[in-house]
Amino acid sequence: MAVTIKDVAKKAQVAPSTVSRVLSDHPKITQETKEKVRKVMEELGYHPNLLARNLVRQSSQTVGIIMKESSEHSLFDPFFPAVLKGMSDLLHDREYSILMTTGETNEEIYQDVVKMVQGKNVDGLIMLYSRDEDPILEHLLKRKFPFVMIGKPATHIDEIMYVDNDNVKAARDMTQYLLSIGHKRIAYVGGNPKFEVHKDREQGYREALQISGIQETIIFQTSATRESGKELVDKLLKMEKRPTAILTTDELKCMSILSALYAESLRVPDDISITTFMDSLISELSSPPLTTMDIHPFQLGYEAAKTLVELLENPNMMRRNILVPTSLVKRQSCKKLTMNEETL
Amino acid sequence: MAVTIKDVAKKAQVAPSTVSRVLSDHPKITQETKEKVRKVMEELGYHPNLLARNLVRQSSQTVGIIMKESSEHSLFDPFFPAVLKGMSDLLHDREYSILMTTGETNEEIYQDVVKMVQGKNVDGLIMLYSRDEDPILEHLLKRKFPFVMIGKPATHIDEIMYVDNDNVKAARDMTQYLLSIGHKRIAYVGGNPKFEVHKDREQGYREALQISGIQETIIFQTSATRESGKELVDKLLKMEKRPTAILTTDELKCMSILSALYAESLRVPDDISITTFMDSLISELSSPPLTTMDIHPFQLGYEAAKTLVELLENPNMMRRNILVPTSLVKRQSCKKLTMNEETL
DNA sequence: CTGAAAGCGCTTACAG
DNA sequence: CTGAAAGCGCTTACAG
Repeated sequence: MAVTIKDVAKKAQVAPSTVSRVLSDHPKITQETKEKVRKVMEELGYHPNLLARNLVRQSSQTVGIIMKESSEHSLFDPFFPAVLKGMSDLLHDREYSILMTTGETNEEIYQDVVKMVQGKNVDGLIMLYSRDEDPILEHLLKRKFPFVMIGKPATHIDEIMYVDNDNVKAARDMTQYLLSIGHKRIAYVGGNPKFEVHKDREQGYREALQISGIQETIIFQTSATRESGKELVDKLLKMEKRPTAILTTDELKCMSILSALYAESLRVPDDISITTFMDSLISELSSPPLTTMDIHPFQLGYEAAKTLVELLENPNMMRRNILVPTSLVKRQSCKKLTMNEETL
Repeated sequence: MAVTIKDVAKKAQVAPSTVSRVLSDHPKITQETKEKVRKVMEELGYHPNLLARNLVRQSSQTVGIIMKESSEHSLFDPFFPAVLKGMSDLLHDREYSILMTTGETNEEIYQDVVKMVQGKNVDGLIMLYSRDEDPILEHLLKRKFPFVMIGKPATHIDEIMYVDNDNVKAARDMTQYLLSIGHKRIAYVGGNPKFEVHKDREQGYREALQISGIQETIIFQTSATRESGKELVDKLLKMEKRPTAILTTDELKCMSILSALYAESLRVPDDISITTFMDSLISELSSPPLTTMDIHPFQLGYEAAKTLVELLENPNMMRRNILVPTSLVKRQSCKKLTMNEETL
């Protein structure tokens, strides 16, 4: 059996309650007593049993992380580890632990969340995504359980605290950058619009074209596999007027397209320009290095965790949402078109 | 206040102990009683408080994951999410939760572990790495705390259950593959030998050369950044007899070198062949697609979690270590040398 | 088959 | 400044 507060109390000749107070550094305990008790704790190798503490405090000092339904693709997307790192750094400082959902399907994840929430296993939650018709979201709102979302809520936007990029602006900025260097036929390659982030970026793309008076939108939706990269490039090659630039929304998709382009002997950026979102090592180490919109995933995670912890410590805090600015990182995957090329 | 077992008991007109037995589906409770109680649980929206259950059971049904000291590099290495996924799948099936260390430095991670272990916050641990002189390892061994290591223990190998690839063989196989297609000057680019995995792979490389009677080893150690890739390639270019193949040990390092090679207008595989370890989307989507040694990270995580859970459920189980086979995935980053080229 | 009681290891009003 | 006592919400021998 492990050593408990009682063992310490007995050996130090004080009451268990005193030991408990020493543990929390209660101001009214004399320095003398504290030292005596601490010495005994040291000798006995005492460590508080957190399970017991959690029960009486009705709190677990733990934050749960709700992952997105997994797919081959999302698994390797560098977004996840970067966000996780941001959350982890803040939570470590504030002495919270991290518990993760382990479910694979949406239904399993829902069950994980119910168990965490009702079982009091976590004090609050961070949702790593925002999507349409999410039973998890409904469940949390109904129970008024504290949580913060990374991404823009699809519904109940006035009741949810969230941390996000301005994805409409980010995609608009990126599109306008391509326009500014002479591109007029720009294709957009995004993800499933059931996720808000993809809806937003597609809209940003549209807005930029509209502002510039360009009618033609070229929109694709692919996954990050060798095959879909190839399919997409096949489609591009069959177009009578091929786009001169491709705006992709994640690094792996971008790699898959890059790879298919090379297979068809198209050069980047000479024959076609390409951009992406996120700025992990992938963009930096790619050949050519990728022009990308850095969404600062570390900061997204950090701010989300910070907001949640503040909410937990002060349940009446004023609601606030945080927008993490994005920044355009120009590298070598985009080429400025000459007058000649523009009109080709 | 949440609804407790007492509320259910009162409304169902049974004792709290009966409710508890219904919860665990105790065989001696009549079907009738079970149904009555379950109906009330439903009506009241009852969910067991896991904190209380954990306390009395002296177990948390939680597995802790000890991460490696973080670095920019390891953060984006696809190894981590893949291993995590494997563990997560198994742990979900067995109804265990996952708690992660959040510390950044070795010292912080050590504190995280002590807290998890002494605080009874986890029933067992999985170490995601193996390294020299690890105080965490010593601590766990001293306390006889159940854990499984991913990687080969540097010390105490007979007391530790571990799951690993045969990294010596994996690197030897890869080197021999390169030899078999005519390469004789092969450079090895690995990581810090304080980690066992890197020691093993370097040894495998040496062994293969030795077996083939090749004296000259060319060994580098770099990190996965643009700069170190460039530095490495600069060194290669300055060699009087440049290697015809490079064996790298992770995908990001490989990308960084690939990128530096292209910058120097060296073509892969025409001018130089290159291989890596791991087979994430990065290898598949790279241009050219990378010949790689698949270490099956998902399975490493899955088997580690499985071993740990079995150990927790049967503390007297026979010790066993698991070696997950590696498999060579041939893609387009290696070229067979002609007789001519071999003797160049 | 079910209930009353003790207990898991803490914390925290309430006394003094 | 410190102690005795109650209680957090469960589980589980022990009775009957």
